[in-house]
Amino acid sequence: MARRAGAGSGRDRQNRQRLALGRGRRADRPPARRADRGPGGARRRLGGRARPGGGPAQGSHPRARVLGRVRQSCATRTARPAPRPWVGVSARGVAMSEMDKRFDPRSYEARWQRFWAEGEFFVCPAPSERPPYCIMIPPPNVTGKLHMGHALQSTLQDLLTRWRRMQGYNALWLPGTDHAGIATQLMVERELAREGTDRHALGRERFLERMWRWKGQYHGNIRRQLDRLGASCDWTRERFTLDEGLSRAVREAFVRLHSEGLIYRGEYIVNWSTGLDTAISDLEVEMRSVEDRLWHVAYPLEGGDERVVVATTRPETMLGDVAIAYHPEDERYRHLAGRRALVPVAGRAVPFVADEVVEREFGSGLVKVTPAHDPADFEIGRRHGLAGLQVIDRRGRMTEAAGERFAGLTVDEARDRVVAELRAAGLLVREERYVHNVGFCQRSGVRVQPLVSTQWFCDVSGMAPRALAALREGELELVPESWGKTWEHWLSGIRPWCISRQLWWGHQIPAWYDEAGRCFVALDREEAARAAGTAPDRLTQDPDVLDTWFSSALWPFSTLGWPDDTVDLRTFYPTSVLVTGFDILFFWVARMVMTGLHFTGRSPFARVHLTGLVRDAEGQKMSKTKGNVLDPEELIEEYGADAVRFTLAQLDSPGRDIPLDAERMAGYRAFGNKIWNATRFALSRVGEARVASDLTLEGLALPERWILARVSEVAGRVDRHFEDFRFDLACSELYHLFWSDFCDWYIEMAKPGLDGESARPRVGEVTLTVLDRALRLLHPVMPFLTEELWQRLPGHESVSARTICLAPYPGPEAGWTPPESDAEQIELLRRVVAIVRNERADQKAPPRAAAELWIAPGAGAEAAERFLLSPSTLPLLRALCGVERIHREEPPAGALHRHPVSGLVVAPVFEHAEGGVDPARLRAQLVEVEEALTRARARLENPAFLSKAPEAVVAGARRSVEELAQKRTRLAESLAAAGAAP
RNA sequence: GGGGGGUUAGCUCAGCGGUAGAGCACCUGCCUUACAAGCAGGGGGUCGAAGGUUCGAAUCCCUCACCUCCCA
Repeated sequence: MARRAGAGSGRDRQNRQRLALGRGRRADRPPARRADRGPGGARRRLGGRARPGGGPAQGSHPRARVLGRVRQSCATRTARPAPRPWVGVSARGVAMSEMDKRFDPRSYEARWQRFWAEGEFFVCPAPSERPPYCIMIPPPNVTGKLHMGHALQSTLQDLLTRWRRMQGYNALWLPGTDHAGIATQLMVERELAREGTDRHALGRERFLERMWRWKGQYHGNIRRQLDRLGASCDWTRERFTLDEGLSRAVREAFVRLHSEGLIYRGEYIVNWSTGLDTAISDLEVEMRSVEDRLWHVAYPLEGGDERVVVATTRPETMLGDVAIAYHPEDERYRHLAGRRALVPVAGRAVPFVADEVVEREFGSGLVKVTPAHDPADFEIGRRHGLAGLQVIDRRGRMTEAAGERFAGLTVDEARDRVVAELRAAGLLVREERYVHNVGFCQRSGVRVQPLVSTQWFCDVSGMAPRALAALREGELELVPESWGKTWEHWLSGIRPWCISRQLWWGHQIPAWYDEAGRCFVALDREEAARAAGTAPDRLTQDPDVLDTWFSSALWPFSTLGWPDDTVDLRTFYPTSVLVTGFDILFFWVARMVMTGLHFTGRSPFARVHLTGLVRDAEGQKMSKTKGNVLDPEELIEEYGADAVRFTLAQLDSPGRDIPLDAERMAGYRAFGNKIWNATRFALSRVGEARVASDLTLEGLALPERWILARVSEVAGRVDRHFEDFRFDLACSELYHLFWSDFCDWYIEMAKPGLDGESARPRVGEVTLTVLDRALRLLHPVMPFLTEELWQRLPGHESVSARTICLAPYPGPEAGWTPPESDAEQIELLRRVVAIVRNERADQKAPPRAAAELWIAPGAGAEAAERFLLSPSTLPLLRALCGVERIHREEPPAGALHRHPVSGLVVAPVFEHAEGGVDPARLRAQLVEVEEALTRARARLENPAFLSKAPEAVVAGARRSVEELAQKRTRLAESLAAAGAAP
């Protein structure tokens, strides 16, 4: 199984690599390290723009100013000692004050965002020597507000961009917004309604002015929110779906598709939203299970007193019936061919037709045919040449054609009246409860009304196979992979896309009509006029606009200047990665891939990371009506952007939704606090040491070798996890590295070295170097905190001249591979420390009480003994668990509990120990050990295990039996010493 | 009706053939001059159910149950 899984992921990686080579981009390996990582090709001149205020910080951002003042007053209130030597002014003129004991993200986040913007670190040159990396933002609704889903996706996009940028890529994250036709128009219409008017009263032109004004008002929100999140977008390339360039792309695409016969206009049945007063696409219809009634209605036959029964959930559509259909092989009804039925209430005679779509098992096996108001009936009507009869209008009211009694009634009213009349006429055979699926307009929530109308359609059936092939052949990769099946399924059964909308806010369809009603599709009115052979002002443009998704579908290339062959397009297209929610896989991703392949011949992106849905702590979908919506900005305000980012990245695991609990953010804010304090400690203790750029393990002591090896190891793992979009695992690695390895173990071990208690070389240098690397590793996830701290590390300039954003991303360090004995020694040290700490608690010795450690030699344990008794080990044990002396002899009688460790016997004795070990506890442990021993022995007694299991596993089993046996002996001894029977 | 995902410690989730982990929560002791947003220690799980494959299954296969999403 391992082989299979391994082979799978290996193959994926190979595919990617092959692809990368084929295209000369998206290489898996970072490019050769820039020599100095100083200002490279990307670096823009920042000029010696002197900042008289001494800091990029508290610029014009109002919050920054306020916080600045608050902080200042705090500082003056608390009397501080004279600045330490390391306090100074960094290269960038950022005044570095001594670190505040209080960790407060608000004190620096806005400052760094500003610094980055002013430094233009995220502006990408094109062309560039460096390999391109590009992510297009899924453009949020321009007048909307970022929700948690945006925060999640933006975090991941930023994380990837920062990571690749640090690896030396020309990493572009292109920001922008979407005009979001319906959503935005609705908001303005609502505003108009409050003013007692509507768009029709205003007229198209003035209405659009209002729309643009509204857009202008809200546009800054998205920018501000992304800034606060730490987004490293290239704002010089920001795009809006309705701006001139993108509009041109839309017209171009439309005209081309039309000329290829893939866009056409026609009268078809569409999903009509009476709530929005426009047609909507199949995707915008949400199916819901609804309990309705099923009415069985008798239709008398013409000429005679026979009658047939037809079941329907929508009796009001009877008024538009034009036929009754039966299955051609249905023996029950074959004889009806050529006869006619009288539609009750309407009184019209309609023919019988035979059609294969009729389900014989449903109801009586007969269906009424209403081509104007049912998609299936529409098809039947076309097959049998039956003209539809429209009895419901665009507002959801009955038309004149429905008859005088019904005209003007709503659908519901008409239904009631039809049912009443049927009942009165004795034609209602039966009425029953009926649960079925009904389409609702996703946006307005009203029941979709199928209507026949003239709309524009895009035939994507020819593009779909290429999109399918792109995935199959690896040009496109979906992550998690499992979405591939959904992709296949949807694209295999794809239907024409209704692209016209009866709205005003959007790209008006580039089609003009002359006075004779002839249609001319062209890039502009002049061209249309030339084609029509008439004057431009005699043409009328189609009043409808295009589905918003039509322009979104072009986003990956229209934003780069398509249809022109621009430098940007050549540099950044196809893009590298798309990060978006699985919910718009069809709405957007599939359409981008189809249009991308169609117009550029390339998949618009190589990989798509599909995120789950952000839910609340209880796993409920966030919704305004439920009131469980969390606002990213408020969370940033409370916990800091880095904690929000870390939380979201940590929770993003493949194929899962994200239950977001604000408490969790508090936990990751604490993580920030931990890093803050660790850095504060390091800075106060490292003396004159500086970050080393060329550190090797040579001449270093065990703890230093160990932590550097850990950093190197984690760097390798994090890199792989980012590559695989496993942000959750990457975050865990980083969390563990900082908190457990660096803070809990290394810093404690470094203390004696820093204090000169132990003659260890270069401890300060290693501490700073580890911090430098670890902060760089963490930077893509927590950009603000890492910049704030990294800038304070003495010697950081040797790594990157201006900012951590452009410092190289650490990878595994070949020179940081320690001798194999290191791992054993560290393990031994940790076990002894654990024993001493456990005993301290068990024996109720005071936390600070000195401990003496007895180590009894054992056969074959010479190496372990040498290590534990070496002069460099005592300071470590003292720092980690308060051991003051080590004796190389059998433990004294006072040692309550003797522990087997690597062939030695170890026993700590404490000053002022109050209690012995609880015999009950020892007994419980003994039972546990004995059970484990029995299990382990049974395993070894199984000949099949011995012959078939790998050697290493068998050896491991043997070792564990030995250890358990020793443990049992010692426990028994301890019990005896405690005066208790086992 | 078809398909996807899920079911592991109180909660949220990793692990996906070698005998169970993390974070948070909980309990105990500590304000030990980096951090009480902290430190140290501890308790807690027959890995949804039943079969099968295997020396060995939380992990692979089959069946079932429940939860969720998508499509019809």
